[in-house]
Amino acid sequence: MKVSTRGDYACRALLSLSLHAEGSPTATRDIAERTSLPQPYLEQILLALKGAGLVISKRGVGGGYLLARPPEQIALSEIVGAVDGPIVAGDFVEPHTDGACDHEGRCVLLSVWAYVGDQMRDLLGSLTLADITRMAKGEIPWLR
Amino acid sequence: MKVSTRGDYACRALLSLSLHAEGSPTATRDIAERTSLPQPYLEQILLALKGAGLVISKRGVGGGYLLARPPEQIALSEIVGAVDGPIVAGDFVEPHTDGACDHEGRCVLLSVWAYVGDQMRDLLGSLTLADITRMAKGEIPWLR
DNA sequence: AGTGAGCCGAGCATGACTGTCGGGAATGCC
DNA sequence: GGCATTCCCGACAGTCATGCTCGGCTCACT
Repeated sequence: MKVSTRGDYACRALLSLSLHAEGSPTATRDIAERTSLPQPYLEQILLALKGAGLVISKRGVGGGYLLARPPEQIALSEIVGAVDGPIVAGDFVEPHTDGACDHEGRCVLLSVWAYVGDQMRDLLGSLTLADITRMAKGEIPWLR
Repeated sequence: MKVSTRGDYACRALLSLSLHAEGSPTATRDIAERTSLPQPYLEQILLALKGAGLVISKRGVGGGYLLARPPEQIALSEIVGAVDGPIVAGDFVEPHTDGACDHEGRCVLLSVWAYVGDQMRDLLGSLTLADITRMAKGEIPWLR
């Protein structure tokens, strides 16, 4: 019932990109130094984020990563979904709504977990990279 | 980012108790049969639920488990909290609000995960065993 | 006493998570 | 063309949580 460190790291990395956005790419090494995350691990994460279309990469000297979209259009749900797989609560099995549940209470609980997963997705979907960037800058107060 | 099977099993077990509440205790074996959960595993779970004060047990012949409170007063958050540990999103480290974050963006994200955890707890806290019992009986529609 | 039940600790297999490592391939600079 | 830089990618290893079993003890009632 928690986001993995990968999800956390991914958000930190993208936040770093957002904070130091200057048009030119940022190398993994620089991101790793700024966030003090293990560089090889971060590489994997950025690769996954690239696969999800959240960042674009540039190879060779002076290469690195750039946000693929403005921070306002990147939700936290996308970030953690990209590196941690889909956001769900409970193993996702389609509850058979045809009436007959084989085991007592099975389907009811499945529907509950599905609902909870939806709420989680909505919540994380309502928070954008731009939001947490402004929080990091101190422009708006932190949550709670 | 999901409820473990323990949490799911615990809810199924308590739901079973709630569905067949007749004043007399229900043995683990009966619960296991009705829910088709592995009995020895279920034993552990019920033990944890007892430790959390959600059920009471009776030993000896004709013994078993009973809900410690009416279903209206048992929230899902308590159940999964009892068997899965506290409901949090992300490793819970107190963000030091004294201004200086050692690593870029660390504390902002920590506060976000703390907030998300709170929302999860609220959501699961608003669903009671009585609610899902009524769902299982078909008296009220399932969520989504 | 004896039987049926909860109680409890140990253990175990599998898989996920969190990284590391080494090398290959693209890009740009001299 | 050579070379440094950087992304790309696959393999692998250590640690830990999860899911579950087993055996024996203790308690309660008949």
